Amino acid sequence: MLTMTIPNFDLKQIADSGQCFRMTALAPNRYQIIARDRLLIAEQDGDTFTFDCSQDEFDRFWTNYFDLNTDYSTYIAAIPEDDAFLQLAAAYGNGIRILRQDPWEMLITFILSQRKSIPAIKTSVEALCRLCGTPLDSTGTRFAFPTPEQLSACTMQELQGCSLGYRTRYIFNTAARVSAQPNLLDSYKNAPNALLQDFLLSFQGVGSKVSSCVMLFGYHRINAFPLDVWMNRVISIVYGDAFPLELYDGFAGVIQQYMFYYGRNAELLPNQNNPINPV
DNA sequence: CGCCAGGACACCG
DNA sequence: CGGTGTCATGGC
Repeated sequence: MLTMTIPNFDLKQIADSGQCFRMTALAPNRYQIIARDRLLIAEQDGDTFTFDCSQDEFDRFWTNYFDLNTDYSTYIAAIPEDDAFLQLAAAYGNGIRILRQDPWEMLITFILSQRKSIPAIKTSVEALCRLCGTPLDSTGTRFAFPTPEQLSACTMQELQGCSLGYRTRYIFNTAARVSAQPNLLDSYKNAPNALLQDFLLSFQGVGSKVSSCVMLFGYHRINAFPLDVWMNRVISIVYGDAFPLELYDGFAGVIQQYMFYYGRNAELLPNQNNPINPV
């Protein structure tokens, strides 16, 4: 068991930010997190956290995974004072960090995410993990995300059983291609953004939005700026289809997360200051 | 029950 | 380039 204090870090905000789909609440302020072949239980009380792993395990893996060496307050401070919406959004989601997730998992996950709700995405991802992922414990309930080899060994019928719908062939073909070239995705780790984007767009079922998500969440290109229905809604209603993206060059993806999280979650609250949903 | 979802794609003009 | 119809299916 490990206890520490961390600024700009909130488990619920990250779990509900739509960037990861394998972070589940076991109780309020208590989360199960599965990343690669690791399982972590984390508890939060304000800015104090407890993790069920050793300091060494945390330092070697989770510090980087949670991007804890980055100061997110500087991103928030860069938001103009006269942008009332982003000021609210950043305050509301000031515990969001861009997780450093696995490119392969992000590629498959965001291909299957298209035209699905977040709860439905989670259901499909868990079904894939249960179908062919490596068990993480003896309970038979927790599985790692399938490797390219494991996923490529599945039939179209098995994949279809995970509610992939018309995306089944996209997943099937991507698994076949990546498993045939084990170093393919890693070989783009240091590639320029434009080259990486072109590469991702070469997969069937990957367009501008999915490629942006894979770049942001899988390759940690924090200048990527995914535009989905929620983002388009915010930009249309709040900014009149003219968002000043140039103000956030180099970290637009962080700003994107504040906009998405606030736009998607805060409008459910009775917040009279919410420009998206004025009461 | 009807509607929508962290879209991509083919096709059109 | 920009606009339109189509693609399956779970959640709510």
